[in-house]
Amino acid sequence: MNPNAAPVRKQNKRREKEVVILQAAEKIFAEEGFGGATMQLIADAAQLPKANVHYYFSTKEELYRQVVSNIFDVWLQAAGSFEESDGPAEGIGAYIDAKMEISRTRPAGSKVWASEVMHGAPIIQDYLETTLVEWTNSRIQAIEAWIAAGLMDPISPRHLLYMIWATTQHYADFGHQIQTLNHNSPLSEDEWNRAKDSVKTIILKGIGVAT
Amino acid sequence: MNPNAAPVRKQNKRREKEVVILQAAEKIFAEEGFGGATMQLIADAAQLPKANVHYYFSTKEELYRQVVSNIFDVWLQAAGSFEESDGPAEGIGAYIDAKMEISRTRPAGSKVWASEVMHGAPIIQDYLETTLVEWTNSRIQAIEAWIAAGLMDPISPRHLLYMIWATTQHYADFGHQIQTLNHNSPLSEDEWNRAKDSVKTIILKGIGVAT
DNA sequence: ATGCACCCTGACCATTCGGTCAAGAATTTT
DNA sequence: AAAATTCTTGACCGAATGGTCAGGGTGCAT
Repeated sequence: MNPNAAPVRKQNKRREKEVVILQAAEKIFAEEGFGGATMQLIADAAQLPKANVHYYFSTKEELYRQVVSNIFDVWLQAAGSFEESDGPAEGIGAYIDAKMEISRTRPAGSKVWASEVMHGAPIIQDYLETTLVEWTNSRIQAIEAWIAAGLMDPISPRHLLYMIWATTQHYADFGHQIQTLNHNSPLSEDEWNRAKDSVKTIILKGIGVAT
Repeated sequence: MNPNAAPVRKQNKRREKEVVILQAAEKIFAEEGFGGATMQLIADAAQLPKANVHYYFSTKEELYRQVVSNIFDVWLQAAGSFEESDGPAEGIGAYIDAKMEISRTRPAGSKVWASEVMHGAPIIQDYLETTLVEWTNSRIQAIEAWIAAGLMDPISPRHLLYMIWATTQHYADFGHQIQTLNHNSPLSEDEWNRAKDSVKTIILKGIGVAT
């Protein structure tokens, strides 16, 4: 009996190994691109034989699909604080903070996402057309409400969102360039805070929100 | 005699063919990434046999290097209007316009550049460390002078530049995502102007420049 | 203890890729 | 005109890649 429930220990072990492979794959896909990444490189990064990786993820595309899907979830959840906030100062400020934090902690994921979209989103086009469109329209409505309430300037909510996405993700996707321009050293804790403050200050003032 | 001067007709023909290959390569590298692009795809796009492409560019890396180098030049020249302007309203406004125009007319080039930097700039790292560092420091000085003259807020010039780069290039690099969010159709002339205006309005107001 | 389902991996395969080459065509120089 | 240089291209090659598979190992239920 109980034919459906697999042993708990085994299930955990399987999941743990999948996570190890997914993390290695995210790193390699970010560094090499989809075409440049090889299953051997991913297997080496995960410290497993290549055939073992293929046991958990049958094809390179299947593995890539799951990496991209994971990042998309993180991306969407970054705006949890958006709607439930009182006004633009708190809502947009927190959203910028959240997205900057993702750039700092998950730069590889951000690069994989950027690469996927840059190449025409061959894998996650359906998500863009459904989830992302809904998500965006919902945020645009929130911003329009703030504008109608006189809490901020009547700017284009859509282009404001693009600016926030672009600027925050730039710190991950172009992290190498930023590091080169920072005496070849990664941003320190203070420098990250300076970046966050700069982005928030300019954008919030730019849309007429007092801080 | 005249052993050094090659025939003009032949030289022109060679240059023309190189340009055809470079344009095809820029498109394919943008669509497929360096690893995903194949010499056969590039040759097909240029409507030439693969061996003929190898006659003009001995290796894939050499071809890629020239594509990236071309884009870097465009990138730098976009700021010609920066220093010779009277103040931030004109200088930064014109710079944003120029960069938005590049995103509109050379999206493939922008993507190749983004891809190169995202993967650690393996080919043009030396340019980043020399030309780009000098270029950036020079612009930072100009902005600091404007701040000292009280023409704009005392924001971080460095992060302002990052924001301009990120936002303007976003319209090329993430053009597919923007198109998906625009009812699956490319931005019209009016929509491009709306985008330009939005970016300039928010950034210029954000740094305390009256327009 | 024994059967069973899941896990592991070295060896292997077909395909594709970047790059070469030789032989001929076209164009310029003498 | 004929020699010399440059251009063109089909055929080919070694290396690398994604994916397969057989055979053995491991841990759980009965």
